[in-house]
Amino acid sequence: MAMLERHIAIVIHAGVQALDVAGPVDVFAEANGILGGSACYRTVLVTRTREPTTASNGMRLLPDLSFEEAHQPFSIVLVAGGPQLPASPPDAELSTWLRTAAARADLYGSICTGAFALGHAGLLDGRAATTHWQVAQQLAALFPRAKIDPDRIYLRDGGLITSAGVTAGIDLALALVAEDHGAEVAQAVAKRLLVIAQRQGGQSQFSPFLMAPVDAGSPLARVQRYVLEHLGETLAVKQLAGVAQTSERTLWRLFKDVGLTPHDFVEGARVDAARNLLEGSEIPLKTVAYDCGFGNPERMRAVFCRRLGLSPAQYRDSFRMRAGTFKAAE
DNA sequence: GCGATTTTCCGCCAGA
DNA sequence: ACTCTGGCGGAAAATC
Repeated sequence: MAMLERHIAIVIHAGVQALDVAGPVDVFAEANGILGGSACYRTVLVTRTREPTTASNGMRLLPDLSFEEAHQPFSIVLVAGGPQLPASPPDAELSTWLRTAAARADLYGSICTGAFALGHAGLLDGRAATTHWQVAQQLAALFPRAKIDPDRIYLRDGGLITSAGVTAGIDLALALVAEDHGAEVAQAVAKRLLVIAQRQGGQSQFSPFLMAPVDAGSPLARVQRYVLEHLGETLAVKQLAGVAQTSERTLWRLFKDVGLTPHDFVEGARVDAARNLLEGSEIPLKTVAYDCGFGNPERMRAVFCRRLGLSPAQYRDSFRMRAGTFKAAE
């Protein structure tokens, strides 16, 4: 198997959406784990001055390189999004850096509203691109020479790859892994991450690698909501069938359509919630295990090892120590 | 860490 | 005829 190295730069800025950064970083890290020696994704965070940057949720991101330092060619350059980006004026320094880096990269692109930075740099002209649906019109108005398609999770046009909101950065990264190593590897990464948008609250858009989008009133959406609101309790299939107002057999079929089993979904939701607590707090493992419905730390450990390949304690450590370390604010 | 028990998964079939 | 639903039961997995 050919060794493939991908040196990836993720551009961050004040008020960046933390998930836009953490999502792709997670995916590439998991892909490295699954592929062992046959692939090496190296991710660095790049920003203007290498000052610690505060994300929109208060999390502090520590960049690896400043624009000045990041002069080596990157194979992939991605601009992360953030709520203020659409309204921000053009940033000459960022635009210059992006044009140079994009010209030397195999691929360049954006996550969510990161597309605005590409637009200001003239990198969307004449290309097809997408962004978060809420700002798609604004993007199209601001950069009339770009062809904006708001209905896509991610969109590839030659060397340009753009993606929509929420989990889209994860989907974009999964798509890149799929291109490099095939859909099966991307599936394996996705399974391990169990990408669930609800992790950040709000939107109900699931990763297409795991689930098709679900409309809010459907039985599946009710089960989804119920599970996320009752994570600390036992969630038996029988009980979930009651919530969905269908039989267990039908509930099972509904999940199957979407590539999961009920138990898979519940377990994934528990792991996801636990990951959030492990990443963002110093809450003891015992409490995390209890709050997320694992009942005891031993069971949580077993599930973590099976799904993520590391224990909760290791997960917490690796998250702290990852390149471009994320540290909880406060 | 192992055997017993419970729960989940899913093919098969029947009724709406 | 075709699709959707739900019960049954046994293999497999999870849990105790």
